[in-house]
Amino acid sequence: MGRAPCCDKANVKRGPWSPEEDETLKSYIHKHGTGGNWIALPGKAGLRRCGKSCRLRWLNYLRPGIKHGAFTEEEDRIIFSLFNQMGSRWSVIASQLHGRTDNDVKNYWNTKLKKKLLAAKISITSTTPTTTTSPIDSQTLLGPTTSPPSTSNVQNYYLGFSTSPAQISLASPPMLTNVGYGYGQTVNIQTLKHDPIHFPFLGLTNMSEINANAINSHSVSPSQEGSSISGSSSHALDDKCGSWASNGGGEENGVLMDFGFGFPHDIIPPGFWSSRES
DNA sequence: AATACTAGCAACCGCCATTGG
DNA sequence: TCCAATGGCGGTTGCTAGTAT
Repeated sequence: MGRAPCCDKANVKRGPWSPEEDETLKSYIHKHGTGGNWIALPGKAGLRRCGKSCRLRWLNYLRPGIKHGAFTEEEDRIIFSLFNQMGSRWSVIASQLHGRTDNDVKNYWNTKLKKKLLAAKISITSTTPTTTTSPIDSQTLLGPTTSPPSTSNVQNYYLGFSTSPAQISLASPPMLTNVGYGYGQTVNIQTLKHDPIHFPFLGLTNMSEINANAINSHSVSPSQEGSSISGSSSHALDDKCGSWASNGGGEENGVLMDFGFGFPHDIIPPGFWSSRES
């Protein structure tokens, strides 16, 4: 026995909303608000729709302030950064993007960003055989992915994320606050944070601030009206370290990231952001 | 011009969380 | 404390427009 359906599916209209239905819903909510009860709303508003459908239509499309159209590069970066931290918590991610809904962000990820990242991964791995495919704990910065480069100049480091500054200081080698930055180069993590081309997720902002905003202020996404943010977001990362596969090619190498969808490492190649479509 | 294929996105589904009696 | 009602969310589906053959 499953739970009772939220509405009588035989007597409600489904499918795309007509302009008339949109207007009916909009004018009702403008006059009366949602009344805190979406299930009862369609009956009061004179709509033959499921309450959930009304809620979805309002929050994702009709509500004032909804932004449609192309995502900006900055929005891309925020999405990548937050996805890397918390996975498919679309409502939390959307809460950081003014005017975007969780549905928007989810669709955008599934149709654009994921594919682009996959394409980039395939491209990079096919030209960098030294790149490892070993598993990674995305919350732990690991050391070299291959045996130490004793005789070779090839170095492959994981990009990972520390869960705390303390963890950074514990791991070695390599020095986790000093990561490979192309052949023969070493830079401090603070430097990477100011390199928006190769490390947009580092330079973006302080991730703990983002999560603090999402959690402490209970900022909500357009589709989260009146909801609370799940405590699981408290896995906010305090800081992050990273490196990329460095085989001496410098600019030809990519950034290894764990985006958590099916394969352990995803690669953002140099120029990824600048080659972004429209 | 017709058909097949693909991408984008709105909407639905079902599960889990929350709330209030 | 229990339970039903409702809200909220992530995953998935299916329609439509655009593109390729």
